[in-house]
This record gives sequence, structure tokens and C-alpha cells, in this order.
Amino acid sequence: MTEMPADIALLWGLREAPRRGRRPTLTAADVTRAAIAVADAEGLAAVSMARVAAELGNSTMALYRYVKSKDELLTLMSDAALDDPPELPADGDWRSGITLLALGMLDVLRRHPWYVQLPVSGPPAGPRNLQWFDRLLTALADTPLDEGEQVGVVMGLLTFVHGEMRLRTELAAGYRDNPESFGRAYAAALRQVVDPRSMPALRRVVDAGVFDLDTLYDEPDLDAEFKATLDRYLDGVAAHLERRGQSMGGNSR
Amino acid sequence: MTEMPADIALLWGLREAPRRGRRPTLTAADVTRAAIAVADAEGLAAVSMARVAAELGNSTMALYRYVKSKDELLTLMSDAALDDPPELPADGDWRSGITLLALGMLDVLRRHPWYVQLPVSGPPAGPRNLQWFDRLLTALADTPLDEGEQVGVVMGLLTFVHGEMRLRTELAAGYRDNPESFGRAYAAALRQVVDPRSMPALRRVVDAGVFDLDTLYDEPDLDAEFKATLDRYLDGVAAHLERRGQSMGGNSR
DNA sequence: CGAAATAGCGTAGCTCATACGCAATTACGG
DNA sequence: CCGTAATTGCGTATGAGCTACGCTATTTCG
Repeated sequence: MTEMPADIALLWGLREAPRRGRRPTLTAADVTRAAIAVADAEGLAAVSMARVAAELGNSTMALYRYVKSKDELLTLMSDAALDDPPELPADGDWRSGITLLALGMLDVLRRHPWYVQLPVSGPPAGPRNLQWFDRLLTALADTPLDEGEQVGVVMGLLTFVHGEMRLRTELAAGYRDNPESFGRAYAAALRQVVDPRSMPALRRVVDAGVFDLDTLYDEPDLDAEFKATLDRYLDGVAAHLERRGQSMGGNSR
Repeated sequence: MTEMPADIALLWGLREAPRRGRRPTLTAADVTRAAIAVADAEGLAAVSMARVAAELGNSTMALYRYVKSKDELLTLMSDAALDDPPELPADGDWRSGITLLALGMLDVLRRHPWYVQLPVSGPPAGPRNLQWFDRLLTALADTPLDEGEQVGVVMGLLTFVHGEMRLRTELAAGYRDNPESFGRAYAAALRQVVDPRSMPALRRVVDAGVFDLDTLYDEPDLDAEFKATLDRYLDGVAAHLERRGQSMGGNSR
């Protein structure tokens, strides 16, 4: 029997309960929940061991009985913050399934904007993460893609969704800190600084008024943008499928 | 005359030189350069004001004469780390131009892996960033996309490239810290934990051996993956172009 | 009922960012 | 040529953060 890495075991809640000694008043799940609550309310930067402990009415150091380090806590948060993925309809095609899941993921990330700021410590290993992974693979199961390609498409999709959300989150934060540097003020600054000679294409876009919005961070606008970029990516996947469809069963790697 | 935000002015090196008083021994550019050198050599986490000051043979607090805060230093780094974008060939179509630029950006990010960990404080404002922006827009100038759509495509592309590189960088860091949890060991752990009943698609992929590599972080492999995902995205853009306008699908400039 | 195991937590050490104030240096006005 | 104003260099100090260590309190097993 192979040994399992300690962090993965913790993620799955696989530790034997202690039989002797003082009873724990908390669990790793409690700590994780409290940390998520803090992050939701005040951002990831507010998540300090002291802050989380205060939330639980415990002292800072007590948390270290449940969590090896702050990094480990972040890993736990990265799994616990996810909901169950949406169920795929039995009769859907791959594209509607992937779209459903991508929008569902966007929804999760909107409720936990700090998620995309978490450092990625490794490939997905927690139960919720793997469930999403499985569901995404299920949506692609009937395509002519081989297993390796399916994983590639899923990773590309996740990269895209995370990147999109990260950009959005950080722009929103920048907007909060510094509203003047957005929207029209930004466009005005660009006009002062962009030389039409050396950057003609950018100058043309600026002059066309693309940046003359009251704010660049506009929620429904960005949603439409997200959907459009997602569709472009999926168009590409579709084209790849079509090319692939002729010669089924090819196995790379 | 509109005023320009202070940080943008600094990015462009627009501050009047002081006429009286002790001569500065450094410039903001010197500080930025030293910070980049530290980040390249030891990662972004090693970039502390004290560390950068030591690199320059100055005291920590001296740096604050050139840089308002550490955040401002990071903003300066986000512009100074970029090279000039590659020149577009006069006879290329949009797709080869975009591909050239995307690979060029990948190259920059490979030499400065910390880049994608920088917090994004706002839309691009520095000279180098805008130059890349301009070049990307230039590559799309002859397509039937309107200005807003061009910006959308460019943003989507940047999101994708950054996200890809971020994933890669963080996995590499995780691999350094914790090599056992990658590759075959990861696959073995998955086999223990993934229930074929509740996650059949993932189980199938695991059993197919997709994760049975000596390491999941394999440079040429990830390059191919990047290129494949990029092509998928560009296929999508191409499909969008076709829908959008007739002809012009790949003309010279 | 002791011994062993385990939780709670106070203390303290280390690293950071950075506010503040003073001394050193330089240019300009007279 | 000197005084004054401006500006840099930097020591000190504050406060926040992570976490190693070790002591004490609590609980269970033999």
C-alpha cells in the first residue's frame, strides 16, 4: 500500500481521531470555514492566523493544532470554498455542458473573489476540486478527444476562467483604492502619453473612445466579455474536434 | 490641461529634477532594476525593501525617496521587466502576428516568472506595456473587428498567456518544495482517493495513465500544451472573424 | 490512581513595511 | 562669500505577521 501525502489526507478528512488527551474544541474544517468567512467579508489579505483565531474565540497558536501552517490553511480553503458542480443534463452536447460548468465556476468565483489570489501549490487534489474536474471531463467524454487532450482542454478552460476572474478582481480592487485612475481619467491620461507616431494602433483605439467609459469596471459589461471570450475558446475547441473527428482513436503521449 | 495621475507620471519618468539640495545617488529606475534582479534570482518573495536596498549598498529607508511605497515599486517593475515587443513582418496575416507576439510574451514571462504574481493595480499604463498593447492591436488592425472587439481579443489573449504562465510557475514552485506530490506519486494518490462510482470520468483518465509521468512539470510538454491552447483560442477568433465580415480573412498590412 | 497523550496558549524571535525626525549636503539669493 | 531653503541619507521605532517552543490543563487508558 502506497503512502498518501499528508496534505491530501487532510484535504479528505482522513486522520484517525485521537483516543487519549484533552478533547479538541475545533476541527480543521471549523478553522477553514472561519478563514473563508473572513476572506469573503474582508479579502484574502485580512486572513491572518490571529484574525481567524479571534473569529473562533481561540488564541492564535491554538490553530496550529489543526493546521500545520498558514499555507496548509490556504490549501484547505481552496477546496472548501467550492460548491458542488452543477449536474449535467442527460441530453446535452459537450458545448452546453462545458458552458454550464464554466458559468457555474464563474459564479463560485464571484462569491469568493479571493479564490484566484490563492497560490497554487500543486495539481488539484481535494474532493471538491476533483469533482469539478470529473464533471468537466464528463462533459467531454463523448467527443473524439483522447484522455490527454481532454485534460488539456479542461486545464485551458480553468486557466481562462481563473485568469479572467483574477483580472476582474484586481481591477475592482484597484478601482476601490484609486477611482480616479479609471474610466475617463484613464483615457485622458492615455491621450497625453500615447504618441500617435510610435503607437498608432493604440492611439486610434483611444481616439475611438473605447476607454471613455465612466468606469472600466462594469459588471454586466465584463460578463458579456467573459461569455464572448469563452465562446471564442470553445469555437476553437470545436474546430479542433472537427479536425480530430475524421481520425478517431489517435493516441498521443 | 488635465492633471496626470502621479504613478503614471513616474512610470514615464516625468518628474522635474530637483534644483536645490543634496544630489540623489540613485534613480527610481536604479531601484527598479535592482528589484528585478532580486526577483529574477530569488523570486518575488525575496523582494523586500531591505533586500533591494542592500543590493544597492543603501539603507532601507533611502529607497523611499525614489519610490512612494513597495506597491509603487511593483508597478514600476511591471513595466520595466518587459522587453520591446518583436517587430511584425510587413507581409504577415493577423494570426501569425498574434502568434509571434504571444510567443514573445511567453518568452518574457519565462525569463521573469515572478511577473504573473504581481498584483494588477490597474489597466496598463506604462510605456512598455502600452507598446505591447499597441503592437497587439496593430496585428488585428486589418481584421473586420471594430475597436472595442479588438481590445476584447487582446485582453482575452493576455489573460490566457498570463494564466498559463501563472499555472506553470506555481506548479514549478510547488514541485521544488514538494517533489513527491507530483507525477507518479500524485497519480498513485489519485487512484486511492478517486471513487470510480462518483467520479467515473476522472477515474477513466487516471487509469489511462495521463498522470503517470515522472513529473507533471515538463518544460517542452507544457510548451506544446501552450501552443495547442493558443491555437484553439485563435481558431475561435478566426471563426468569429468569418462570421463578422466577408473576405479579408488573412490579408497583408 | 498514576502515566501518557493531547489541547490551549503565553512568550518570544524573526521578518516586513513604513512613519518620523534629524543630520548632511547642495544650490541659490543677496 | 554666507545664510537659508530644499532635499537626500538614514537611524530609530512601531506595529503587524508567522511560527518555534515549552508549560499547563485536561482527558483517557491500563
